Amino acid sequence: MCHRPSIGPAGSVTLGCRSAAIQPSLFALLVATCMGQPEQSRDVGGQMPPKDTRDGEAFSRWYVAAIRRSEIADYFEPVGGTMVIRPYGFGIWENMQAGLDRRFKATGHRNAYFPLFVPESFLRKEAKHVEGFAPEVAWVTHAGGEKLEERLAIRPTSETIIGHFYAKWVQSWRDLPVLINQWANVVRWEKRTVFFLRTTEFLWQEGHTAHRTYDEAQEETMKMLDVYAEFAETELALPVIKGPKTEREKFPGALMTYSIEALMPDGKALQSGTSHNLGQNFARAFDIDFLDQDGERRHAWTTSWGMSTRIMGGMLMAHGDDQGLILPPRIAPIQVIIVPIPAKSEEDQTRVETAVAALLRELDGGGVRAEADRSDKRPGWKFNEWEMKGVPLRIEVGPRDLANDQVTLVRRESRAKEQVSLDGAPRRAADLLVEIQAALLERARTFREAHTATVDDYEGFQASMAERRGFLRAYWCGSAECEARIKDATRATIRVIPADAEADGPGACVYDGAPAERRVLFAQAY
RNA sequence: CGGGGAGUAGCUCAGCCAGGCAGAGCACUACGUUUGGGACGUAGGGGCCGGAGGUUCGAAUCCUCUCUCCCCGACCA
Repeated sequence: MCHRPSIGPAGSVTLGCRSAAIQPSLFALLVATCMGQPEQSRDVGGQMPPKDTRDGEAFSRWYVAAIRRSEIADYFEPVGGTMVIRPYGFGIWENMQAGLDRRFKATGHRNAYFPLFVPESFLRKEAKHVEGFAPEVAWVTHAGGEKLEERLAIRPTSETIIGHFYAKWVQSWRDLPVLINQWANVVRWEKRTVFFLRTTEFLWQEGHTAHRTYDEAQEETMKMLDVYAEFAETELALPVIKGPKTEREKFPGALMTYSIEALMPDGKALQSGTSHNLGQNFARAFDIDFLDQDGERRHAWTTSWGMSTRIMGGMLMAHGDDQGLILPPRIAPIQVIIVPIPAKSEEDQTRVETAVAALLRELDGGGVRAEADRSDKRPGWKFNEWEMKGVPLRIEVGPRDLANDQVTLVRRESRAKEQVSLDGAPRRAADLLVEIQAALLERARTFREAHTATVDDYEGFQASMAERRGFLRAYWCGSAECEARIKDATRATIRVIPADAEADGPGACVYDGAPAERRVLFAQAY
């Protein structure tokens, strides 16, 4: 439970190249001014628009401003729907990568890297797969000054190219399982994009495994789903609900898709990680077969699972407030920001500087990522700035504090202040980071519970979805038609079929009253 | 891709209706005074008015096309 950071291996990332084709659509602008404070219409540089989660447009303004002003990311307007992740934002991603990578290694996986370009013939080998991705694939049609004989897809995902290699690598049951993960970028040409949540190019990891039996593949699928859920809650303080997807919502080419779903402050659900049991679909398409112990040649069972920069956006949305971002300590690039308060006398000034240096040294020694802001801005400006950037804990070191051998600690998420002895500050800071992490998770959980309702009648369903949105637990008979009609009428889709729904026992479908085995989780989705 | 809105300094915007020197606040640079919740003074720097055509003696302003962003849909591992 130690929150000690371990800066792990940052995944390798290559740049995508764009070719051709379809018109994109796009992205955003405007940072905000001061709204909601008519009295002080004075535009203080860098003030955030309030986080109004009821109005989609206002919420979007907050989100875009929070990301741009905090220097997490910026648009790359020449290519619609693409973005640059700036150092502060990439620092978050690196910490996320480290947390995930550690978990992948602990479950026996190794990293590798596969090519960016996928020949069209590869995509075509699995019918549902190509059908599912066709509209969003970007193609390279020319290279080296010539038209290519076969156009190349910029990978939207790597099942096919990896299947090609697994077919070569797997000969015997002794070669199984194959447990490989890749950190990469992928491109999916989206019609409508949102910072992190849906961008044309994004960063992710995709795990691809091959197994001897269905059971083994299924076990792997569920294991990684659990890893995702645990990661989201432990590292990102983002509570999630996990479960299988319906036929309609599953990955093209998969036997079964499972996902973790988080609830955003505006009441919409965010699919934050997926794990697929691909059955033998890709093994058949790519001839991944092996000679089993009994001398029979059999197709392998494969899985794939991915988590992307999307969940980073979800994490940013979930925790921020009117002041800006609030980063969970475990993934915050800067966990503690020290703000020195200038003193009038040279003697006191030296004392301040000495104390700041000592604090930095001790925090660093204790594994806490700390920085001091020694710029010549005024302290008040720094307080606001670092709060906006979401640094979980601030330590103020000024002459008044030091006169009592104390410093002031301020929590970002509650803004609670406390005086602590100079000697005890590093230890207290470390403890507070753990508390803040827990408080953020608790707060997000409370929000989710408050926005999860159980409904049995369709009128209630519609009213609830129109007014509060959020998660709705309701019975569903299993028919794709009911699923589609509910979506048409309320925009809500079935996010997952949660495991805990078993407890409610059978009931009647919320739409047509037909017998239903269990409840499912509905929500409008990003 | 359909409907609606918007692109003018790094940011937020005014100017456009009614064509005539490109503006404000914040941010930025220098110096000074300041510094415990976004300081102040003085002096400065910064623009192909998203892009391309057109109309006009003259276009940020009028017309056409196009690109990008935001919202609502459609679509979407």
